[in-house]
Amino acid sequence: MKTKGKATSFDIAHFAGVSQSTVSRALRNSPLVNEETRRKVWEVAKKLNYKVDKNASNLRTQQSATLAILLFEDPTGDESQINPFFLNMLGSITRACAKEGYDLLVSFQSISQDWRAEYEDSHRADGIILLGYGDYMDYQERLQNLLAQDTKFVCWGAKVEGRQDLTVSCDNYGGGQLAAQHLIENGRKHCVFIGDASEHSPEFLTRFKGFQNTLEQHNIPLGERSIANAISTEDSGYHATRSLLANNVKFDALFAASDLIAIGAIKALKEAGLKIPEDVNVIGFDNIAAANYITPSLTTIQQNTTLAGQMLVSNLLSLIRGEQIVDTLLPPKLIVRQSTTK
Amino acid sequence: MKTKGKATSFDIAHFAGVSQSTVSRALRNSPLVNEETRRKVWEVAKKLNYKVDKNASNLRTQQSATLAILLFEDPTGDESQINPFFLNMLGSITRACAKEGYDLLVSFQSISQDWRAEYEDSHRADGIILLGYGDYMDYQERLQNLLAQDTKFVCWGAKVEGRQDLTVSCDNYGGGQLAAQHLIENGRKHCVFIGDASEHSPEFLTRFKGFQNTLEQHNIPLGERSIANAISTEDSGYHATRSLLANNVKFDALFAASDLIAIGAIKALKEAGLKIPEDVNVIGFDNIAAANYITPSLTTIQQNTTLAGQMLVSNLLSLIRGEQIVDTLLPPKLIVRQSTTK
DNA sequence: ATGTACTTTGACACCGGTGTCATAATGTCG
DNA sequence: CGACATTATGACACCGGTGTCAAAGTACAT
Repeated sequence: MKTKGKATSFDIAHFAGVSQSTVSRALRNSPLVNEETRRKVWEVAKKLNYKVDKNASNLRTQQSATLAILLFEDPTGDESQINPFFLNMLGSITRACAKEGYDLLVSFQSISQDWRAEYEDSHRADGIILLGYGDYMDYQERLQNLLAQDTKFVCWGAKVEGRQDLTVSCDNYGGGQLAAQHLIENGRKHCVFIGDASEHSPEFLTRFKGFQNTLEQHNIPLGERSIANAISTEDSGYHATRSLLANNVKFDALFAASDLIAIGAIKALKEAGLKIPEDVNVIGFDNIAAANYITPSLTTIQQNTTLAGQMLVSNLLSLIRGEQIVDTLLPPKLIVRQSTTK
Repeated sequence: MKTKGKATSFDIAHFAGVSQSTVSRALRNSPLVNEETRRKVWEVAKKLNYKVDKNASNLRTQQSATLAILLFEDPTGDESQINPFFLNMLGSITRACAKEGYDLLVSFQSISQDWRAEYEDSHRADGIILLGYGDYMDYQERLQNLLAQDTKFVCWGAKVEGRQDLTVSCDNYGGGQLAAQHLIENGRKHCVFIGDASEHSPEFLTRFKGFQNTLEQHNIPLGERSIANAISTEDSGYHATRSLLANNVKFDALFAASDLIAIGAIKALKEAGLKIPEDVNVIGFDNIAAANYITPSLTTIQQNTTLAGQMLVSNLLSLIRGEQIVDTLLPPKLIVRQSTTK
């Protein structure tokens, strides 16, 4: 045996004086093996520092006790950093997987490359979690492909009408409502929205609709000029806000589709000499760490990433077990900070 | 064939009218197969949506094109969040792996559980990246175990004297020097250090030594009472700073072993009515996102996580290929912000 | 025509486990 | 004591690829 590679179940069989079959059974604590034999086998296995070869095991059993996560590159093209919100999600999914006894295979996906279910198809994972904003490129088509292949997967993000995939997401509509209600309670009359209110960003769009509809119910319509386009970066939020100001749009409240956008907006507002929250109330979305550190600290709609990670994992596991599951909507929560109060 | 499970190479062989061996060769673009045959095979494979079964492939070739990362739980026991610095590292390692064509298997390790190289032993990964502060528990012993088994792995973090493992780390000593020099240039005379300056946190200790030695060279000794113990959380930094203040230690400069600690310290200083940077200069370490958002923004020693991730991955791959490699020290960089300037 | 080299292919063992089936050993009951 | 159930074990096929080897087919030189 020596240092000649890793020990196999045959090595153990040899030393324990039993057959390889028995070793396999003993190590998996099958009730079919005699107590004394089991002890003996375990003892030898421990001595030889034996570990089951997962490749062989998975090959035979056709399952892997592994989940894969496909993390889509933000459309920003920014090489350096992953969006902090998704990084948090990655962290919580990692934890949730560990808790369930599953391993996690992480793949970072460039938009360009062909990601068609490499993992599940190649038997490396029992299911896939898709994580990424939006609906760019041939995302739709690709999802259809996964469905057609009966691949087990769940998506994070907004439910898109007509799509058959299972999703877990924050109640974005409700989050938009919360934001609107809070601003209304603060007596604000002229609101603006910053973010992408188009079907290219279903989540942002849903937040926007909840926001807009609630305002309208209180007779505070949101004019066309009160919507500025932005993707989820600080930079984009900054520039969008500047263009609003440059266009002389008057407002006393700003709802950003994400915290990063809000942070950029705050920077622009400050530069323009506007006081927050006195002149302008600002609300973000996500509750990333920075929201708490920025000055003024940012009122925001929290998405519970810990819970989200758990739900993604547990829903996917249910799906793999063949159980009937439905889309999950997580409750958003208003976190009030200085940007909307004194 | 139908929907009866995934297609195998035999299915393709059948439809392409060649042997399974030839299919295998053709799909891997072996020069041994005829051009026309190759085209035919690829065509059929595409039609059947065939993907190589990685388990079978790995089993046979005894390699996996996968790296594993063991992420050690912070000793805080805080269930909710992963230390943002490590989360960034996770992100950059994910990217680096993708760039090299490797997959990444992520494992979150509780301190308690037995993590002995589960991955590499079980043939799921070709090598392991160990990520986590410190030197707690039987970490040492476990590393020895990995070495004894000829497991390929690299560690993030300080080189510990006498340990034979390969490391990639920031030049923590140099970072400490940078911090000291900056404070000296600012004319500060009474410095304190917050963090764990013991061998339990080799990285913190090294930062401390670089800091301390540099101060001493400029005749600014650091008394015993000027060192407060803290682990890398905001809370811990807050309380450590409060106890310094409570003990009436006088200082005009504070060097924290990490940004989280620094953020906690700033909170404590502000509460005590001290002005930053006028009364106290504050420097952190890491340059996490929050450092830029806090008020005053935090001067800090940046660790280049992008580069760190790349180096960890490329060093590990070199090691796997059997190349001779050495420990890597990454240059730290002083990022000057408001906490040390007006 | 014969020998040699080269190209292309198929048969087959193999990687290291798991699950099925047959068999041996032991126990139980009428 | 024979029939039958129960327990414990080994032999063996199998998962889906990869690598080796032999052999068939073709080209070219002698």
